[in-house]
Amino acid sequence: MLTLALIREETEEVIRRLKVKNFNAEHIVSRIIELDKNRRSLQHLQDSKQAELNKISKEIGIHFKEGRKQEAEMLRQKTADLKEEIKEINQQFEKNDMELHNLLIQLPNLPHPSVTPGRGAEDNIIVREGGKQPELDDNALPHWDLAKKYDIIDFELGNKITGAGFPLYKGKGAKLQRALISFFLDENEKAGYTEFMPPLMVNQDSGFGTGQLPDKDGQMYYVNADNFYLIPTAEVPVTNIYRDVILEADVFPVKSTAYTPCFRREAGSYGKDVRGLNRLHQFDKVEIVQIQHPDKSYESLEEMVAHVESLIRKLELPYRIVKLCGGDMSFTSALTYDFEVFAAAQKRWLEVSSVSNFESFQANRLKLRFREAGDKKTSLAHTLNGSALALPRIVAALLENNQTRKGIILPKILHGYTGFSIID
RNA sequence: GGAGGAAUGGCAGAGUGGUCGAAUGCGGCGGUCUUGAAAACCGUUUUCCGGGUGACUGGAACGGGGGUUCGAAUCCCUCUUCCUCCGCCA
Repeated sequence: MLTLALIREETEEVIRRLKVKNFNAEHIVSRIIELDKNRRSLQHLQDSKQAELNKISKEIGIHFKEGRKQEAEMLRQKTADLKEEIKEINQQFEKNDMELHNLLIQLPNLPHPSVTPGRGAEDNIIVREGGKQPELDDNALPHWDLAKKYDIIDFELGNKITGAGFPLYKGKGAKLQRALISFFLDENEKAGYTEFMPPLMVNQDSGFGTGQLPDKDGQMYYVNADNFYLIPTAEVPVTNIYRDVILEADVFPVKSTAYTPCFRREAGSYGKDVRGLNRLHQFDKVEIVQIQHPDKSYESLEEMVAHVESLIRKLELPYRIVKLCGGDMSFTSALTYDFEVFAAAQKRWLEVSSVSNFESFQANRLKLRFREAGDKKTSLAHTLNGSALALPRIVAALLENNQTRKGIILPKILHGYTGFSIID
């Protein structure tokens, strides 16, 4: 959520920059400014009426205490109109405020000035590539066939137990999941992130805090009986640790990591995008989250990008880093780098991580603030997060790229975690 | 799941209808004293929304929401959370 102060003071700039995200904000913004003006004059009116009422109430109290019943009674009659007026003004105020809030949450985050305009994925900018694409035979198998051949992931059984998009990992397949999770968590911890194991369901306030609600309502699984949402990413519970919190500036950067399963309804997805592990309803991911001083959040973003890159390099996978254009960026993000690995049998780039700076957009929803040492006033902190990493597509690439006649040879770094070096 | 009790500032804890944003203690910050520190003493100490260049000033908040009242931390309803007892249970 953008702050009112920003919209009020930098109106043209806000509209201009939202255009980079292909969002025409002119109407909403001008209405917001109108409602904001309205809000302040209504509040002023309400405050002064309330002050009057408070004053009279105090006088009545004094009269009663000193036994002047008649005077008290006279004053009491005076309050009726005043109360009615306040009630009416308050209703207007609340109506005004609701409309204001509803408009405010419709505005996406401003893209960073360096973000280029564009329609979608085709306009993203490749920042750099790394690793080596393997040369596979023509009869190389996509990972879903390999999973079957080596009996490590059973999609049909997952289907039977739950439904499409809920794979059943088995034997070395299951162990590989556990190994990757441990590997990622260990690496993140070495990079200074504190490990958390958060709840997998969140309430409405948390969903709102990180921006999933209300706009991505339909993308989350919802537990009706208790009004909970299954988390689509660990970002939600981990970032919400700091909802309604005021930090002292010397704690920055706050670095957290967590492994969780992630649940996504993925309504509207279809086709070859969803084959095998490419797109799932339940998948495993290790997430990193940072809370940082506004002056340093872009340093943190670069640091996170370098860290994620190091993980992929250790897994010896061919990858590229993509800077998203305005049109491909999420609602909440100011700047996003996507990481893609090359799955050599599918001959496709698969997104395995998305590292973003949300600046104060989430913090404003979360009421996550900080105070400079010795300062009295608070300001909004910046939040960032990224996958480090999401498992399924990493597994897809590992299986496809490392297939040999003998079996699938795992990168050395994982051997200590899996206890085996080949899936055969 | 059933029965009872509770929720107040960073923490502890008073306050049961009126000048209460809230006693007191601890902690924090500033000062006096001291070569320095401790102790002692003095002062200060929540957040949000407004008005004013500013001194300053209006309003809101005692778990959340609603109600009664001229007036609510205090009374009523409701939700949430915690504690005690019982039941069930990995």
